[in-house]
Amino acid sequence: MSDTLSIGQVADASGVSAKTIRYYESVGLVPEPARAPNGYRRYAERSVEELRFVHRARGLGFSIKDVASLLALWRDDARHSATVKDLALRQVATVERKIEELQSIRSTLLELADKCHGDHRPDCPILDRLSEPAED
Amino acid sequence: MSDTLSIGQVADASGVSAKTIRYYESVGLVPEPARAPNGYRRYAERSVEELRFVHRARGLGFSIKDVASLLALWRDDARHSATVKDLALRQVATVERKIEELQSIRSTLLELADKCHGDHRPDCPILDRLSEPAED
DNA sequence: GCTTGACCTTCCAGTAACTGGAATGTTTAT
DNA sequence: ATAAACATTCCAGTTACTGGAAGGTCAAGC
Repeated sequence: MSDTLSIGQVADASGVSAKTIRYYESVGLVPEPARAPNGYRRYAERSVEELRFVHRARGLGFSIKDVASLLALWRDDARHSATVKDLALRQVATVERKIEELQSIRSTLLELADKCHGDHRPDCPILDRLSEPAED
Repeated sequence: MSDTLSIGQVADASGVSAKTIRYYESVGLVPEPARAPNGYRRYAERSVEELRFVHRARGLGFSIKDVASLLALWRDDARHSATVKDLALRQVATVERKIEELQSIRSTLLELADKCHGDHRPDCPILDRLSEPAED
């Protein structure tokens, strides 16, 4: 009816749950909205876009702090695209580091599992390897 | 000089910090050790191996709960190596899922960054994409 | 007018796996 | 005697939410 939306409507439209919207508000990621006379939060259409933005960015693994930076850039008409690109590439580097670590873990696990009979017998190179004296 | 070790000695020998050893004790991952008259924890040599085991397993991404299972198997002479192998392969599957997710994030980020000029101008496809209307 | 259900509100607690720090006690060495 | 280097417990903070309790509000149906 009016040009304002309830938290539930914003949640549905943005993909961010009402619970999480309140959380984002509590940590200062999104501004406190106006309140209706009954105390209910009232949002402008703009908030939907904002929260959708936050949702996407979180989905790409950006931390809340990073999202706050991105959001500030998004709002800033005088931003430099270089700043945004830099943030994105840093995130790529972070993600790549995690991927490499996981790949190393994966191959170690596969190596160990390969050597394990995997039957009723108790002897197991996996357990043996985990308790070997340190080599570091 | 006795056959028992202080928490600091166990920490150094196992690679797990004293702080973390106390934490593991508090969550029941490792048993409560005996105490010296002064209240200090006293560990047997065996504890070093145990904590080294925990350290390695954690390093391979196993959760504390999984490590508890592995530790129980390690202690159990009647274990079946199949049980251990199964845990390891499940962990591989978990790790692979994470890797795939991160790779997808990575390629999206690279795609977006590639389209961004990265200069002084404000227009930026990264930000545009993050706020686009939903397609889900 | 009353009830039912779907909203909304706040606040507290829990998740995973630690880590940091405060306040205090003990041991060892100089 | 005193200082460094240990040890103890307990509380709080981290990350990003999620669940639940206790209660207020609102619209619809009877």
